[in-house]
Amino acid sequence: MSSAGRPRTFDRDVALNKAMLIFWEKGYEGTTMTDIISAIGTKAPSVYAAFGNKDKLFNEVVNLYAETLKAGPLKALNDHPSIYDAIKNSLYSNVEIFTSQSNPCSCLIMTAAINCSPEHIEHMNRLKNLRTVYKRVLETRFKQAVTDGQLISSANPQTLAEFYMTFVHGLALRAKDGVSKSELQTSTDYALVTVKLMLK
Amino acid sequence: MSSAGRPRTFDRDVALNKAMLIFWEKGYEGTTMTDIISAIGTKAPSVYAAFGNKDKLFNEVVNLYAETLKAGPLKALNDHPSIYDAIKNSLYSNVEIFTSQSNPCSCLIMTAAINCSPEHIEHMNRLKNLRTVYKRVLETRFKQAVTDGQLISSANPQTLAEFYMTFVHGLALRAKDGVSKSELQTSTDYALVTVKLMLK
DNA sequence: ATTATTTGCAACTAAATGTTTTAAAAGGAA
DNA sequence: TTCCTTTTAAAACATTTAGTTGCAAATAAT
Repeated sequence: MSSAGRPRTFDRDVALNKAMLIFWEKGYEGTTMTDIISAIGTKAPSVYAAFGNKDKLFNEVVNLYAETLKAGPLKALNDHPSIYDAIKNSLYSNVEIFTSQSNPCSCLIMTAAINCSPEHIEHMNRLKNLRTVYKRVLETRFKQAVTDGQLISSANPQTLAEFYMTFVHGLALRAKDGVSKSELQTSTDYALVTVKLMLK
Repeated sequence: MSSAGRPRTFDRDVALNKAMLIFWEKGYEGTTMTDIISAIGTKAPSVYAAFGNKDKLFNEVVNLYAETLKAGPLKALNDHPSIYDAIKNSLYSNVEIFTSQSNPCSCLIMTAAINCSPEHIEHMNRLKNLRTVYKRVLETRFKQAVTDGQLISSANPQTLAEFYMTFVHGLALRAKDGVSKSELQTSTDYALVTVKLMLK
């Protein structure tokens, strides 16, 4: 699109990543453009020229974050033929992300827009939709396991998906409270009992 | 303290309750004093005279909310001699509160100050402390059950407490997403499997 | 070198928010 | 009644926020 003209002094992808980390930690409304601008190390008009406005920037950030989940917990779900391994690895992958040293201890999609004023409800809805997508993926995976004959026929994919959704949401909040990786893993092992009991 | 002078036109306790419901739904920073003032139906100086400022009002609200938990989930923990009944009733009590028609669908202590700007970190810390208190109560109850000989001796009160903390946090977020009472109860039944397996 | 284009910066705008001021109104006590 | 205290209402204040403007500086293509 732009070849001529003065080149910008910051890298757009690097800047987007910095913005993501701030939104991840402080949420949509907890983050100010001043936070982001000073993290990028430039001035307001440059950021607005590169990303439009706060809303659009957040949307880009959410897309970027979603890739993290796709490459981790969601991929894990379908990478293991055994339903138990799939769920276990997916949950452990969430724990890895939520407690990684290289990013804030929580889940952006679950915690970045919990208490939004009415004027930003669009973001709450967007994140809620992504959570629903996650639940659908879980549900589909459980259905598959029933079809595969890995789970007892009375196993209910919908309620199992909802149970693990609840658990993962809990992991996100506990991680935000500073609970350690090993503690979250232990809790995860307890949660895995539920699916284990439904294995054939 | 005050007997002479013009009497105020609103009831302080009723006003505090209205403020609680708003903070409960929108969180500390998501709530504006304008929200609260118009809900009470008076003008700013009256509210400031009655409650001091936003911080002090929120602190009072948190105290009031904490009574809700003490009378429900925390009381349930110690009202049942059987550990299974105690945990089950406590979790169900949480579900009742989180999905009640007469208040917002969530837990104020878990969701009202998740993404606070640095200047309001005191509230994050206060709520975090209350969450820690909740965990201690759970832990103590599990210890008691081990002492009572209700749980196998290898049962670990700390990690069990942390597991159910995680699950309750998840319930709060799922309730906020609009998940129904019966769905949360079904998830709760799954979560109860963990303690059930540790019964003697 | 010139030109078209885009960036970067300082300062500014406009709206919202928590809080206070000012003065009028309302009741209890003397 | 007369005083004294307190509440109320309207308006103003200080600060913070997202976003903009105008201009100078920097670069690629001509």
